[in-house]
Amino acid sequence: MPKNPRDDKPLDPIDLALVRLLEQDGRMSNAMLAREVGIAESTCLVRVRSLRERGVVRGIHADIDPVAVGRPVEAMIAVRFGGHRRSHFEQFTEEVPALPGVLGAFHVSGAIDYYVHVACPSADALRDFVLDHLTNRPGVLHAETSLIFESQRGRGTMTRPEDLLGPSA
Amino acid sequence: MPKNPRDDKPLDPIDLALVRLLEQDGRMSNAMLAREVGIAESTCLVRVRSLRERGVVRGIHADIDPVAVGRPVEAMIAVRFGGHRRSHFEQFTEEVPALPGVLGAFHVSGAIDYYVHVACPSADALRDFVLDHLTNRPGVLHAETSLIFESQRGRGTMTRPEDLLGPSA
DNA sequence: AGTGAAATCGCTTTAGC
DNA sequence: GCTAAAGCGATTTCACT
Repeated sequence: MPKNPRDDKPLDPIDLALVRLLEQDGRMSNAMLAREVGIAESTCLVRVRSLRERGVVRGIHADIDPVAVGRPVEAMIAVRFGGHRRSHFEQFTEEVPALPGVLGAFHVSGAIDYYVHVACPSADALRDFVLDHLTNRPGVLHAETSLIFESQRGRGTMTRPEDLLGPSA
Repeated sequence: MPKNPRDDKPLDPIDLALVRLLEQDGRMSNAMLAREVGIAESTCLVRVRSLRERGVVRGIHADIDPVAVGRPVEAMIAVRFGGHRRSHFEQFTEEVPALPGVLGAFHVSGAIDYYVHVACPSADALRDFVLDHLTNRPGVLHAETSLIFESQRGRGTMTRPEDLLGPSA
């Protein structure tokens, strides 16, 4: 996907500032971003485009209240696999994140193999989701569902404090 | 926060279409949104503003690649509480989501009380995070860390298939 | 690489219907 | 809620440092 071979050159403090701003408000205009970080708008345009092309910014998405769109029942489902046939797992990781209501999907180490974060229209729909899409799937040993009482996005930043001002120079 | 008493009136198919578009591309312009859903730009502006005011759209945020910003170690941490002193728990749910690197935090039912999704600069930093911010906290009994091999955002939509076209009429 | 200014483009917003 | 139009602000290009 990345076209530029130098995809891995590290982000400078201005890039990180842009990341932080877009994390907080993904609709901030190029002009305002430029003002905030203290560079020209033209430069800012190039930098933001580059951040997207390099995959630093993977996307900009609205955060939707599940309750408002008829999915008041949120759950975290811990899935255990058996056999670990690679093809089963690959199919799983391909299909599950694309199901409606799925907010996140995590392949993890340890006693649990996979977590699915989902929002459903009802408890019945949640049960059906687990049975139809998780339990009833080759390779799945067990799925344990935890209802989510409260779900919070991270409010902090992904940028590291130690990167914010010139570390070495 | 919501100013309008009729905050709860259900979303019509056009609102849901707007939600779906902004889920996919949070930077889509008002003009393009209007075109896509087939309403006037002025109307679209009012609707989108209303979706934000009603809290249907909670925010629009850049999705950042943790690796690119120096946080290559992702983990899901399962926390168990003891005593369940309300004040401890409230402090926890207030502070943890604001810590740097925290992507999500979930208060759940069942054997586990809380899940924290975090991205850290290193395994050492992850250990420190768990010890400093989770284990070493009043009320926390246990924290079990699962490394995340692969993390995926939901690629589907939060809108419900049954809402997309007139359900009753 | 980054800048600043200019020109184009398109968006937001306000009327009136 | 729509149309139309105006005004404004944005993005983008380009010559230059």
